[in-house]
Amino acid sequence: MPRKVDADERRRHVVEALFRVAVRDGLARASLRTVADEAGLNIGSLRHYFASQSDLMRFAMRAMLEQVGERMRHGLADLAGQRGAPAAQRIRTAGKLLGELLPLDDVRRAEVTVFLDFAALARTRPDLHDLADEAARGSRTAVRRILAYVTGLSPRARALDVETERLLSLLDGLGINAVLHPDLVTADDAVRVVDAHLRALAR
Amino acid sequence: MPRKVDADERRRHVVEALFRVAVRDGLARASLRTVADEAGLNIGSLRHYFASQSDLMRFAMRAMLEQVGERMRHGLADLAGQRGAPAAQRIRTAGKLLGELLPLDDVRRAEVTVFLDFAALARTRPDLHDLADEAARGSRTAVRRILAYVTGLSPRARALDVETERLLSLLDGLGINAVLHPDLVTADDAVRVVDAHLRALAR
DNA sequence: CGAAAGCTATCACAGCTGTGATAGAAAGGT
DNA sequence: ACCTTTCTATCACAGCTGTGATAGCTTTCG
Repeated sequence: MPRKVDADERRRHVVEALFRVAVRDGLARASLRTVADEAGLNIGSLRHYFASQSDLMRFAMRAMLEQVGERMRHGLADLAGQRGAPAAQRIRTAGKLLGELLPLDDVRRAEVTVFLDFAALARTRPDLHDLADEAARGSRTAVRRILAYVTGLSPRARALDVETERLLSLLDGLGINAVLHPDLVTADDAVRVVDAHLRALAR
Repeated sequence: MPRKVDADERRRHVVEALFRVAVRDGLARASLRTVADEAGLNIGSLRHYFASQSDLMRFAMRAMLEQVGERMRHGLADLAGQRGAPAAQRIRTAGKLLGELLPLDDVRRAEVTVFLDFAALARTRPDLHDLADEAARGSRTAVRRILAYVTGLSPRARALDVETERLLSLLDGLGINAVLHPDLVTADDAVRVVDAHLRALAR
């Protein structure tokens, strides 16, 4: 069975092309043809790796979610070892961790930008429902764990219900506004807002 | 100059049709043809009132922004008369007012839903930039005034900078999450979160 | 009445889209 | 060498899209 090219490598390459198109022109314009062009591939080749548009979209979104999830998991793992740290330091590490969900550099800016389009699109695309739900649940439990770390409460504490939703919505809105209105909300602004929230929470 | 039909009435009718399509299938599918069908009009008739797709889109968004803005203005006007009210009551009226930006009933749910699509679309559509900016600035000053009312500070106070961004992002994220994941965030949840934020703020 | 303006309806066209089908080229195992 | 599988490249088709042009209807004014 001949295989001169690494299929996984190719798929990654295509996903990167899709991201560039989506950031530049919007996810709606990331068609098979435009993505193939951006990747320097013929549409026939692209379709050899992705059977349909839905396949391509799902694969790309999965790749993004796993990329963010991986970073989050790494950060969360480090959390266990410093449960007794002073409040000021816990707030700092929590802020650093939550920053993974904010557009603080080009990579994360692209992630948030594409995710915004993706979330909006998934609302009316049944084939994307499961991924959108998975993302929503994943970010919720991550934020909840971070809140448990900051407050010292158990992750199962009822008191974290509204606080989780509060912080998560804050992060989502902050990221979106930073992406949509970079002149009104800079990366520094976003960090300041999260920091203020955590400090207010620690009282 | 013959005018058997009221043009403004017609335009409102078309905008309502656009909203129904956008809520149901997404703003991207609100084409001239689908909107004309939804409104029970021929595409030729529709194009007599809206010269281009951009015209239709801009008119519909303007109508929505003015609708929300009108409600906000009314609420903000009532605020001036109760500047000396007890904290608990000020929080309640502030919450009521901020609720105008949340999907707490069918009308506001439609507004937030369409606005999400609109904001995402405007990012890559130069002809919508001005409207998106106007909306962003408008909601910011409204939230800032409400915060001034709650805290007793001047609307021009530097201390309100981060608090405004914090509350506004919270509202945006909350509305979006309530629209995208109604099973995870109900209308009651949203109200509870805003209330918790305001109470934490009043300390 | 007649003319003019507002309004409705339809055709045509170019440019997209996803997808099915198919034909070659390239490469590795036997 | 040959054959099989992978991969690349095209063509064709139906279904959308916005938009220009145009013809005909309807209503109201002079």
